[in-house]
Amino acid sequence: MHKAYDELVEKAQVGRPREFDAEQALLKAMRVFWEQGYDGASLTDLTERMGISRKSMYAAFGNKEELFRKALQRYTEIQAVYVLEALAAETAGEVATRFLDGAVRANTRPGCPPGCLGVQGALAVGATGVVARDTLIAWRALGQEYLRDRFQRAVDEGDLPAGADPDLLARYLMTISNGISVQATGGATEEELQRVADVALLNWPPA
Amino acid sequence: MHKAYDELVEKAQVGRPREFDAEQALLKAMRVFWEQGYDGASLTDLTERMGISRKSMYAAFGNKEELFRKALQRYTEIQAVYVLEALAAETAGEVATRFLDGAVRANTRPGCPPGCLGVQGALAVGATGVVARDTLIAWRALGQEYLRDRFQRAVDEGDLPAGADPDLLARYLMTISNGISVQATGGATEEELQRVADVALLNWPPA
DNA sequence: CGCCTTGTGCACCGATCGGTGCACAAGTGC
DNA sequence: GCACTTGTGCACCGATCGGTGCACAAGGCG
Repeated sequence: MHKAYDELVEKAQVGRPREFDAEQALLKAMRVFWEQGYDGASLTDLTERMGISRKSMYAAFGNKEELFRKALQRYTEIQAVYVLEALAAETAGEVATRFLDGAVRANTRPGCPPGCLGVQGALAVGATGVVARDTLIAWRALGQEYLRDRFQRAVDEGDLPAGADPDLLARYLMTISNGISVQATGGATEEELQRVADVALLNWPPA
Repeated sequence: MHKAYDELVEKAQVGRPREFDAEQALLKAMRVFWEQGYDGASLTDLTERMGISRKSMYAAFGNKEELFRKALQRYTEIQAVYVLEALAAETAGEVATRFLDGAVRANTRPGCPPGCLGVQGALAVGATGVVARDTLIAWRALGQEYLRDRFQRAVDEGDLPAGADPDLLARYLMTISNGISVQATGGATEEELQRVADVALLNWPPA
């Protein structure tokens, strides 16, 4: 699915090789950011869970913001793949269904923190977190654009009625997905959220 | 609508009277928490905006957690009154409409921070923010209970069909409200979110 | 082997965190 | 006036924040 971090950063192998698995460490960091948010995850929290020293973290990932960015990238590839999978569905209705169903499952995955890193990672933050916050705002907007473009295509192809508003449909689904994330953080179960998702799509396309 | 803070804390007037307006200071603190979240709002941020010294803040409000609790209380009374107003509507359909319309307006109020303090105030936090996070989880759950009880009453009264699920309806509306908050933080406008709210209620009651 | 480059562990940086001790100011009640 | 109670401003607390300097370890390459 994705290459290991060491392979992505292709550099000549000179000097002492690192003693830890950068990919595993990045996955650990992703979890910490997912659970505690950008501001709530201290370097001590992160490096302890990653099993490496501060110095090794900085050498391998740059700084805290870059680590967050790379963790979000992994999150996108691993936890948010359902978005791309949904977009590939045959019809707009299947796209919507798969998108919300995927959101329900991704936000209530056993063994994973509840909710979505892209939502709760940095919603309201202090001065030190504005970069992370803006990164996530752009991340969520990107997903919404993907949906909008897909629905625009559906309109063009006649899959959706000509009067359908792709922008509205995308925002509608993303709003529900965002709400599902908040609900999951509050302890809502997969079954409860699945019923919500089903209700949200009872009338599709809404018009 | 609500008494001034000084009046609530009824105590004999002995000793030097405080030089600042505790109610105004609390409203300022509410704004800071609203904008930056519990963890993101430092005591320096808070006291500077409140216009008082750290010592005065501690004397008047206890500590940061209590200040947050009291700020949330004010927020509930001032910004989230639309919930109680919606609950008082005649029919379940009007309750739902007023609830979502109120959420849209409260989350995009000009001159106020976008989004909802109860959502973005403390979603994913570090060790220092767990109390605030759990407070907000309970706060959101309480609003959802109000909706559920109101819809249960509607079922009992025949306003909603006997097969309607009050718990599901309440969670559905709260999920959309939560999503609206996230969307507002991302820059969505009142008009855009109002269309989302309208779409969410096109088919009411969903069944 | 020695040279060079890079990773690692530890101590440490200045800044900021939430919270407080203390001296003094400003009121009320006598 | 006095005693008493409480608010205020400032300096300061230990802890923690993100980030680094430095000595040394561990590999490739000649």
